[in-house]
Amino acid sequence: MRVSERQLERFPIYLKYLLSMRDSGLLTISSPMIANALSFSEEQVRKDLQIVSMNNGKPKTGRDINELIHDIQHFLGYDKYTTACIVGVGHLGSALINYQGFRDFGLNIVCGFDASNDVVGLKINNVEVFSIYQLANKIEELHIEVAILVTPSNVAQDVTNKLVNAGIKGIWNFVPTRLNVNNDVVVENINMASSFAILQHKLKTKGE
Amino acid sequence: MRVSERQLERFPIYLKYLLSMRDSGLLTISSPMIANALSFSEEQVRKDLQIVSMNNGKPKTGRDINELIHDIQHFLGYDKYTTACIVGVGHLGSALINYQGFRDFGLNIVCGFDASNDVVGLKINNVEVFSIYQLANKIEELHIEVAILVTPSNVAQDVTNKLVNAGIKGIWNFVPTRLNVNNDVVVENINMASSFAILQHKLKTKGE
DNA sequence: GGCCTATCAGTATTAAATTATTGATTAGGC
DNA sequence: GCCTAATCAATAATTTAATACTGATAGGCC
Repeated sequence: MRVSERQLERFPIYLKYLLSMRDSGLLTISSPMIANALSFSEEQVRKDLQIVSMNNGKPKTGRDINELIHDIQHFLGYDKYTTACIVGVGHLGSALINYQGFRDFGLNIVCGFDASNDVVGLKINNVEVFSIYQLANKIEELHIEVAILVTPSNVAQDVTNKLVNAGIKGIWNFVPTRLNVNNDVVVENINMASSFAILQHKLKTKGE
Repeated sequence: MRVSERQLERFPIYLKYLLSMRDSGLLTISSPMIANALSFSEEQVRKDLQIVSMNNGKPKTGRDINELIHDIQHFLGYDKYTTACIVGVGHLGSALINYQGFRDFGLNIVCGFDASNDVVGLKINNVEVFSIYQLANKIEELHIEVAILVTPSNVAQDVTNKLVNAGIKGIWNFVPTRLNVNNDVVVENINMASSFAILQHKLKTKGE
């Protein structure tokens, strides 16, 4: 079944909520309850859950919460590790290396890369930082699938080219630059400026 | 004219590109050129630009690049500073304090807040960190409009309540938790899990 | 100066996402 | 055991976003 990006964005939100509900002892959960808690419509919730779940919900009770959690985790690939590296170990790169939440979704950061001798050779949160010159070797050696790109803007495209040549499969791009890659490499952007633009606009038009 | 969130997300992308083109000496720019560079359709670009720009583009030349940059910056509110604080000065919070890119879009981080004595009193990149107990006072005193929320998940809602009581207008939420606020406070989420879900799905379905 | 072509604005069409509707089903109360 | 109300799946309708089309216009070229 086809799934849109907007739906994909919602699944981690459902999952987060379901885990908290399970922790508080709930065994089954209905679409209206989820919808109410997350401010979605119940139809939307129901449709979304139908995508990931093989078995139907039951009228009057809803779905088994453990099954549903398992289904979403499986659908999102959280039950299988993805090997990743951090490229650019500055303030933000270091922060991401230290961030524990990535483990929840199966993202395993195995090393970092940087151009500066100030950080090459360091171990941050048990993650070793290599020189950018070792990028190709290490990507192959450690079977790294995904690069988390956190370099300065002006080198982002150059580094991207190196990553692509080294056979990287996906790039999670935190740099506010559009990357050009050939189309068998996947790029997903975290664009803080875009997100902030929405916040600003909501503030500006509040109460209209 | 009404503008959708998807369009809002695109404006910073246009802006980034236009600035780089201006730097390379371009004086006018056409919708097809922008569309081609950013992999959008030219109709979409044209419609988006019509939202922010009062004056029309000219056939055969397009738009004055400086005017267009100014129009987008004005539309996004980049020409007027927004006063903000960082709430939670951990790895990510510190990284955001050090991030210089926020200035480009008028975001002025004037202080940080944290519960830990290890960081309270520090100055990071010239930004002073106050105790969470001073939150209400400082928000009023410094006329802080926006809080950038980067606390641990388990305290996010408590801190949010404090922020709302202190009269904050908007919350930019980097914590993977849905915040409950009354509806005159604006919340915009940066959800890394949602973004990663899209990356994972693209990787999984690549070549289908 | 008149033609040709790229680009424009505005409108129409198509596609996608959300919301509403319908009839079926099941748990719990009586 | 039957009735009621909540929830379900599936489909239809609506809304929203993206794309295609149309006639107009300005700049370059002969």
